[in-house]
Amino acid sequence: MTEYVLIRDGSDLKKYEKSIEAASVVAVDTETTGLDPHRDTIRLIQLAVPRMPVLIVDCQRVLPEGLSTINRMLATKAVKIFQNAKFDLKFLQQSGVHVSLPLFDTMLAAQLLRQAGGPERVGLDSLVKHYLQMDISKEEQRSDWSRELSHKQLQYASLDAAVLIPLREAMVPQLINNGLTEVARLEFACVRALAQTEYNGIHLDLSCWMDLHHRVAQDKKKSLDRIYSIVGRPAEQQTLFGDDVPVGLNPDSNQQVIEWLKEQGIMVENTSRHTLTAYLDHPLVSAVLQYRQAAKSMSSFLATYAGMIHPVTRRLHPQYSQIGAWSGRMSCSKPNIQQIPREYSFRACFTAPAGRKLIMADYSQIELRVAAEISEDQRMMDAYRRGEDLHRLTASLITGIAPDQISPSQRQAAKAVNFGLIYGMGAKGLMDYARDTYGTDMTEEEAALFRNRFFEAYAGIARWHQSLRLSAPGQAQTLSGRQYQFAERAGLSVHTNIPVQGGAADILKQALGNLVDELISVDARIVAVVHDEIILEAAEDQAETVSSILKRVMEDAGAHYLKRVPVCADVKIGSHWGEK
DNA sequence: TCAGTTCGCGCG
DNA sequence: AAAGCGCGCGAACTGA
Repeated sequence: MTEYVLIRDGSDLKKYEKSIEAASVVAVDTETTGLDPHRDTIRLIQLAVPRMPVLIVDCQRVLPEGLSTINRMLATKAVKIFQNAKFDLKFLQQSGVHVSLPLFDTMLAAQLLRQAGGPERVGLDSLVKHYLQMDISKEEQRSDWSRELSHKQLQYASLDAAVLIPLREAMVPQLINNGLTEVARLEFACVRALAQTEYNGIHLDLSCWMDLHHRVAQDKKKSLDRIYSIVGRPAEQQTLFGDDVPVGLNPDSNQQVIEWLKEQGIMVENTSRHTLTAYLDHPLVSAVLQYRQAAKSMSSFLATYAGMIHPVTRRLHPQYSQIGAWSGRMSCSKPNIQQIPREYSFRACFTAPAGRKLIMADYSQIELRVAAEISEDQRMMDAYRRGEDLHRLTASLITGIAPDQISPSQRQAAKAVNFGLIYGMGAKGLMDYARDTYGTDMTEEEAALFRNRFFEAYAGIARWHQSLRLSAPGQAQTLSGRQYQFAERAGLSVHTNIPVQGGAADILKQALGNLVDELISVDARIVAVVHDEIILEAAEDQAETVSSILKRVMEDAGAHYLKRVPVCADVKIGSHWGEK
């Protein structure tokens, strides 16, 4: 059984300060009364170092008196080990505890190893079972940490911290063997930024949001009326609440929509926007598409966000999953702030509170720059080095028109060509993609022609695709060594997407990791991260300073990974997200 | 009745 | 053989 010492006051804690500070690794775990750092409180902090009993700090008794001691203990050069550091860091932040780098997160390490063929499950129990052949699963699923502490609880608490030390020792050789030490460093350095971002949340102007809600609700009603005027009025049924709801006819049912279209002489197998766009002239089709857009806006965004505003902070607190995607990108949920419509009316509702400003920065064409770097395509690298507009250049190369004669719509088409063909799209795919994403129409012949000219112009990209097909089947990696294994017969797009999308993610994470320490001396905090974009909220009078810090940190992170191509971040200061 | 799956669509 | 990729989420649908 793990030995522990229960620390009950600040002077008690001080006795152990030297031995913690002398250690080269410190495992940290916390026990909290719940999962919400703005409503629940931290009860215990467990600190484990090799060959010593685990220190269990009773926060109710030791804080705030012992805060400075704990902060000194966690500001050392020792590796601080956590399982799911993001969670603990949010509670530590709430208590005023700061943790310095370096940091090791066993869960993130397990997620990296999983992509390289390691075990699926990344919970502490599973990891300990797999890497240490020990069973530490507890009888009761979750202890109640708001009541009196029992000996048994304290034993579990100390074990959860103590086990992290041998667990890390078992995982490190795995990371080394798989070439994952660099990407692990990257992920570990970035987790503090995510903890802060979740803790900070983002401000949503509710009255602005509800106004929009009202307008879209009317749009939805109008398009629904147009649908009913064509397919017939539904019978109405009184609910318990006295309002009438239509029964029988439901435009949310694709099966019904297919039937209605059949009656109008339109035969389709599905009702996706892609399919229906071909019949836009028909009033039913346009009504259905309009209804869809309004209904999507309502159900996914407008109707649900008000309920997610935190009662204490009055802000939204989206959750980030640091290794959310195969490629190493992050994902986001509850709500997913990464999928807010680009429309001004939506984004303008995300505001800075009075006296503060939003600092919004995004990378310029980061995926294309990563593609240029790793393919070493000479023409692309040259274009970026000279600061040329790559979309314009591509438009010129595939049409033969001089760059300064390229029209906006030609440039738009070239954008689709650039993004699509980098990932190995075929002619048909390119045609559909250009129409769906950029509203650019081209025939399949034109698409095939563009495709051929693209690969003639960018021979480096063609060679890169060729080499991906031949070397390392079933395997891909990014600039940081992040890797992913897949079926050997997987398509070219998997090979290209992982390094390009993942490389861009590496760069963003590098920036986030460096940002935390850069922002310590200013009044600024991270409020959102959207793939290639970082949004900060800063005191109004520091906005300029903060924006130059953000730009520098992002561009330096780019330069860290891209040696042959410059990286550029565009920064804007505004009072809301719509101003970007 | 309810968990799991599919479709469709918002973002980068 | 051909294929852009990566997510989360709501509503409908499916199956037991």
